[in-house]
Amino acid sequence: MPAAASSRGATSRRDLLIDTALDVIAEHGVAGTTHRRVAAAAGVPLGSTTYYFADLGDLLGAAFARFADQISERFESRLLPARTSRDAISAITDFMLYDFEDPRELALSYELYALAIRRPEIAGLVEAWFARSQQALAPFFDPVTARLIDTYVEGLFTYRGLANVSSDGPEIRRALELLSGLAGAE
Amino acid sequence: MPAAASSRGATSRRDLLIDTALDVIAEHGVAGTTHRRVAAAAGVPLGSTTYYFADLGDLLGAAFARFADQISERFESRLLPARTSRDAISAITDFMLYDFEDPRELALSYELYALAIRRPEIAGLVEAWFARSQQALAPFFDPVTARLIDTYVEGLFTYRGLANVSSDGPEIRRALELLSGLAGAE
Amino acid sequence: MPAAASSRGATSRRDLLIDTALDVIAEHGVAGTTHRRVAAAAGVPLGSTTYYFADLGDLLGAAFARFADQISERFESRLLPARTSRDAISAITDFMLYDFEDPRELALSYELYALAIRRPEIAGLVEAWFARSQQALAPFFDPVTARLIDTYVEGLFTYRGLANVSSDGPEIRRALELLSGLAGAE
Amino acid sequence: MPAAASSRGATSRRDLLIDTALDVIAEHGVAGTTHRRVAAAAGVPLGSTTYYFADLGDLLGAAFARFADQISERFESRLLPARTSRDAISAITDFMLYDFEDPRELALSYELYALAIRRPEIAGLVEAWFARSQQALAPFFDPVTARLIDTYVEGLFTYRGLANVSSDGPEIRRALELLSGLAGAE
DNA sequence: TATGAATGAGTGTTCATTCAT
DNA sequence: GATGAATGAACACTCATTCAT
Repeated sequence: MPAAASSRGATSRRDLLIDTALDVIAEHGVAGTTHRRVAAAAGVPLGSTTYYFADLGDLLGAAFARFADQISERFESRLLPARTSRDAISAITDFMLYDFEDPRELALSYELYALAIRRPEIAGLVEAWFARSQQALAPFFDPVTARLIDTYVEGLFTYRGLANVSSDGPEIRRALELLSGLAGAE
Repeated sequence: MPAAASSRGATSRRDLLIDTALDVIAEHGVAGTTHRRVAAAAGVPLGSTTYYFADLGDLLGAAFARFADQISERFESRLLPARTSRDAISAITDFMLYDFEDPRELALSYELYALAIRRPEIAGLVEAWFARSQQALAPFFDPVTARLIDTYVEGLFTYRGLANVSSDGPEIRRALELLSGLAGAE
Repeated sequence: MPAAASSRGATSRRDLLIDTALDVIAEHGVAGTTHRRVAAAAGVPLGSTTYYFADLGDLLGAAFARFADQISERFESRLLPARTSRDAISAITDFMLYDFEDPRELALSYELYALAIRRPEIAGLVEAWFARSQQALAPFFDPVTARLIDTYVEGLFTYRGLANVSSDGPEIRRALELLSGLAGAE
Repeated sequence: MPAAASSRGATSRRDLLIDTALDVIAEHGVAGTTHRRVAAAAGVPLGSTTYYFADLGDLLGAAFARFADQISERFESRLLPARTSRDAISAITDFMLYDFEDPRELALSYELYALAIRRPEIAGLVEAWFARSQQALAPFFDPVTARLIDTYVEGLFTYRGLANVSSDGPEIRRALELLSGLAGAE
């Protein structure tokens, strides 16, 4: 029986619920994410949501875990072909320009951060995400520089989404070069 | 006029409600902020909350406006005595180390950001806050550098709160020097 | 505006809810007593039930407290005019025959007893009820005899309700005389 | 046949479920007795509970039937060796002191009584239990005295469990002697 | 001006029961 | 025979908001 898969290709009903939960969180916020809304958006009975997830927190956790995973994978994919620090800077710039500019994902990130403050298990998710970023940068930069870069990237993300100010490719690249000490070598 | 002022010195009942709302948001999140909780925490009748604020969104808006204002003022105060770019960098470093390290304010910031995504009037608040930061940096840095610095500051704030990684004074100062092109002059 | 008072003359809405709760408990048991059923039976909005009582346990507690009070008062009224031990025995016999034979009250008693086992505050209610009975018997019997009598009365109540066996006036009177040592004096 | 017998020696899974149901009723009340709880406590799949019993009422009925049977058997065992009325009084006293003092069984009794009021098939169970007690007393006492005694025993049970008052052996024996007319013969 | 009373909508969650396997 | 999956109905409870006073 072919599953009534979601637009992002969920295969099982549990998967479908997770993907749908992310949609609902992006649209209504964590505060507006209810069993009923997720069930309705997924087109499944209300009972399903509590059948597959012990409680709403569980569903949120599963959803944000998937979200963090998706972003991390994208970041790692960008960096994979890089050989030099300069390659890495290009990869990060492209990541910011093309891989993480969806308003939906901005919304999800801030919901995730806000939730992390009050929920230790969610905080763990974020920590792991950040650690994974550090690891992806490790082949190209020393730890302190990697952290500097990731910090800037994080701030850029916030800035872009909330300050109504956009940085273009050259500006991002220049900032990364400055932080990594590669600015003067051009 | 009964001076039942709050710990942070609210003078009117309206003020008291705003301050208390920030406490409640920090502790329970926007999602957990209800008329009842704010009224109880402030020690005022439930009816007060709807008497002074048209609805809950109004109260949240007023609370976050005050929050953004407080942070901005603190940032500006730090920069006020600065005369040179180096002074400014020291001031920003101190701001990060001493003026913005309360977990309560981390919580409030992310609640604010998350809310801004779905509420235009709240988004305006955040935009204004960021613009005000830019303005405070204007006497010391060109616009692009000011943005770079503020972006890093923003990212640092996130990183510190959520990545379980702390940067010390020298690291922050070094990052700011790199971004402002003052690194080599030491 | 005259209150839509219940058949038993509740004056306030809170009173009405308590009386109605007793009706619902008698008909559906504690297990079948829900906010919805009580609200519907009382003809008040669902929200009222949680407005007047913090939770369902509160409502049950208030209802059973009133019930215990009503029975106690009836018992005391019967004993009030008694002057001698023989008078008291007649009064108790009449109480059993005429004042405590409503199946509704049988139901309420067993629901109360069952609940008392798991809810300390309800257990306190039952204890107080029993103590009040002892006190009412004190002018006529020594403490041990009073307890003997009350024990028999309690058992009689159970027996009558559940064993499908009824004791008539003479049998009840005879039992009480035996227990109080007045049997041979006739 | 896997002998995953319970602590009380259930042999079949059906038996195990009945015994476990009694545990669950004693702990959570009839109201808190659910398929899930019984299945979990018995360590069997949820589906088992509906496989062996048509519905929850069926399970409750089977459980209470077993309970009533167990108590009756204990009562009869105590009376079996008795030859005289005095022997019987000693036996009943011992029954009350040693065979029916478990709070678990107090809980079960009142749950049973409360349920009997609304469920005729459960009421039949209680009636049969009481009739069996009468029959056990028949060799020693005339019917009216037997009922007097059983009534007192029933009341004593309630009193002990709920009035926070305990009667010792001599007091129980004395009450039984008074009711059976053997008091003066000492 | 200020507030207690009130309520309808909605929440997370539980659960008896059905049914395909 | 036995059971995991599934679901619709119901539950206790919360709350933003209205309104009479």
